[in-house]
Amino acid sequence: MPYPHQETEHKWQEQWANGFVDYRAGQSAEKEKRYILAEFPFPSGAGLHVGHLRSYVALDIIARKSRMEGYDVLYPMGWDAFGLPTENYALKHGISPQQATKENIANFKRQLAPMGLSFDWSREINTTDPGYYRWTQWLFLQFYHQGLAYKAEVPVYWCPNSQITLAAEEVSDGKSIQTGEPVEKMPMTQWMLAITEYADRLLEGLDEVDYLEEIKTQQRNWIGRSEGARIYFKTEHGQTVETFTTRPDTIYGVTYMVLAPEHPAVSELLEHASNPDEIRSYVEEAERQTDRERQAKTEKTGVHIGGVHMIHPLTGAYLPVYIADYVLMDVGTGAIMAVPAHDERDYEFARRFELPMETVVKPDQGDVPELPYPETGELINSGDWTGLTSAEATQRIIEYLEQEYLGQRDVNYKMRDWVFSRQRYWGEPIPIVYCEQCGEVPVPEDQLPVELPEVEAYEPTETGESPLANIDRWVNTECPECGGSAKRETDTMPNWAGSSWYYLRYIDPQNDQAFADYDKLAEWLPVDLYNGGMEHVTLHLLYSRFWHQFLYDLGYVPTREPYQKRVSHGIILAEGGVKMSKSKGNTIDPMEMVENFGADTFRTYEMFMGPYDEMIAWDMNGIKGVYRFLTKIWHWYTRQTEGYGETVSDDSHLQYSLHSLIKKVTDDIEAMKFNTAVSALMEFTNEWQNYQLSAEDFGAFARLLAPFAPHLAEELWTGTGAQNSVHHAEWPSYDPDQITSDIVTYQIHVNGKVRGMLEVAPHTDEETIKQNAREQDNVARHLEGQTIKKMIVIPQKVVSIVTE
RNA sequence: GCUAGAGUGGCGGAAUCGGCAGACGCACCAGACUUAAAAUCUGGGGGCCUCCUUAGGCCGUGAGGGUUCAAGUCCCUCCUCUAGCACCA
Repeated sequence: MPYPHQETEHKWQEQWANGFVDYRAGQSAEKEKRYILAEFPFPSGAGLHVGHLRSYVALDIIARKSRMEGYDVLYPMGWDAFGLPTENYALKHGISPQQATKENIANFKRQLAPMGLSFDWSREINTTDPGYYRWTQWLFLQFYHQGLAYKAEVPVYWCPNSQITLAAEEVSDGKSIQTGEPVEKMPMTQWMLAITEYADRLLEGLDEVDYLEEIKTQQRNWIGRSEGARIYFKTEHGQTVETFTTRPDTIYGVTYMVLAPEHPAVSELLEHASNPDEIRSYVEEAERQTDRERQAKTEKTGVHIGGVHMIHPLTGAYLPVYIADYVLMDVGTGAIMAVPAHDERDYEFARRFELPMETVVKPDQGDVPELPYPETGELINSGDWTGLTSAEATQRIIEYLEQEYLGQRDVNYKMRDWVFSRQRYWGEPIPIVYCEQCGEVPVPEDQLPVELPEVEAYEPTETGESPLANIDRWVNTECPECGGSAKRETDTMPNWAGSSWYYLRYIDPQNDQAFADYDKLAEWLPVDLYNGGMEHVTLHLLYSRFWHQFLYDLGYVPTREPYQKRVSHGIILAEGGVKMSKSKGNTIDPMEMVENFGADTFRTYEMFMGPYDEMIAWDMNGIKGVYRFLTKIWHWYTRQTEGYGETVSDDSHLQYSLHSLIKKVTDDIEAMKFNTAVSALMEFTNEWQNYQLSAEDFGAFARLLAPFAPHLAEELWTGTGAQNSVHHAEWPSYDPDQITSDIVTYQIHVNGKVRGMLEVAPHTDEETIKQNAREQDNVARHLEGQTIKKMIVIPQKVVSIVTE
């Protein structure tokens, strides 16, 4: 007989809704706080999928256990609802984005409801709610007032298909991450946020938080800090070009110079060039090509600037100058000093253009290396610096350059400022107006929010302008300063804006005086545990750390970092290990699983299927196995209440099992090793399901089960006599005395192989152990005819015998 | 190419410190129940060998070498996979 999951779960869902449980945070001043946060979902038209639930269930388990342990737990949920996909979904279905969002959220909530998740719904937030985005706009104004939000003409990624600009982070391999459509680079005037100002802070902050190592590494790589020097090179005509290098120690190896085709100095140099037409045609050709096409080239290309030289700042040598597209304008200064002997790219170019090479670094030990040799070592052929190590020479050469005004110490970052404008409708309007008299004017804080107008048409325009530009009654406004006629900024914010600070709003969601009250923030921050997708590590996670650090500098938040610990769940694949997708028809519908097996089975299976942070394939037989497990518990419970079942003859053995289980489940949940916690619960069930346990012992088991299978555990707990909810019960604690055994088992090795086991009392002396070990039947047989060379006793563990 | 992580039965995986490899679950096999099937229950469940068979032996954690009384775990070389970055000066 399978267990009646539907009946049980419906019953408890109803009781809980009627107030049998209360998961609201902040109801106790004296309890210690714990803030547990799952990334809020984007409420897509596709509805909830099994991957969302893997993380919500995992954190729900931690939240439930924490509450039972006496913490005041904040475990909230909300909606990250702005963004392109909703707009596209709405266009397709002929409804407004507002309507689409409303419907999708209702659908998500309906699907979340039966899952037994202990969210504090009284703090629900929605980024598209004017009461919320009022504060997103307010935060933007703080950046603006500090000079960190600015307008600039920058090369941006333009997606012609969706007609939207994208940030560098949203583009991969020449395609939009979100839609997979090809993008082009073009210059546009955009709002920018100066995240590069915080590059070092974002790096340093990583040392004080507990993120998965790979997350820290990814953020560090993304920020891409490299130290080196900016070195000035002059032409014989007196023009200066700055280069950046991480290897000042190789400066004596410079044999030519290269500028990016887009370098502003190119036109100037052209005046002195003997071959201007050739240069112009190369530059034009390069500008026509996309980044991808340039990178796809198998051979390096370039053009020599005839008749122009640059003078080596230390040797005075005349260096030929080239323009080549392997030098990129947006890296460093867009110009390099080429050291073909010690750089692979320069080497390749020099080979092709038959340029000289000068070897100036050799390995610490050994001779002049085969070229190119990009490692560091000892300097040779480098004037006064010959003989120094690369590290020493780097420092001394930079000092010399600074002293002679030939260059300076410099740091370069891979990270760029954040392109913050989007030319679409469904986003927060940027709160700026343009006045004919006063110019650019920020909207005063008391006039926020600048609400999105409700409109009929919100399709993107072909000009690249925001659809808001067509709405005259909204665009035309009056200047907050002079009252004259003015026009609103029609760009909206990217969907990363609302999610950059939402964890702050959960702490004080109703506040209409501030984004959140400082004292409340001080109570809850930082977020103790934050879970979200790996794909957000260089986007959302970095952006939101940046906003938080900025707010910390202004004194609006009490901690330097927003999130103390960040973890990530592995994605769930379809059966057979392939990606789940609608088009392949291999998706797993969580609602169907709940219908057939119950939420408790679904939850427990998602935790049991494998290590939490690893990618794993769904297995229909696996979920059936978990259903069998819960069925076993149900039958055990039935026997328990009806009073039949074997009597426990050895209570100390039961106590040993139970207390070991308490320890195991407690430790494993804390370490997020849910799969082994479930297997421990299974082992205990297998061993004791036929026995009649005391209400106390059975109740302890029910409480350990409660975070995983909240409905069934509630039935077990209340059905065996408790009056309150299991979810308000106290988490069981284990007694260390119960899990220390009064027998110690030694393995006996002979020449490295296990030949027997020996059970002795804990404090047996070594001689007795050795004696007993040798006398074991199987051990004695292996020792027959051998001379014992040595015998090692490792306390509590091993007796190791080695023969001649 | 660089950076980080991983490689264990037919499958998902387990194994704080180096100390009985394969917990738990699935697939599968046998038995019970059934007219039969499903469901359920009981037993088996890495490979090979041996009548020491409620036992014993050999092999076995991607490949090869090393350290150690003892290696899935530590060290070296190599291979493969996953993720991120990638002409980053």
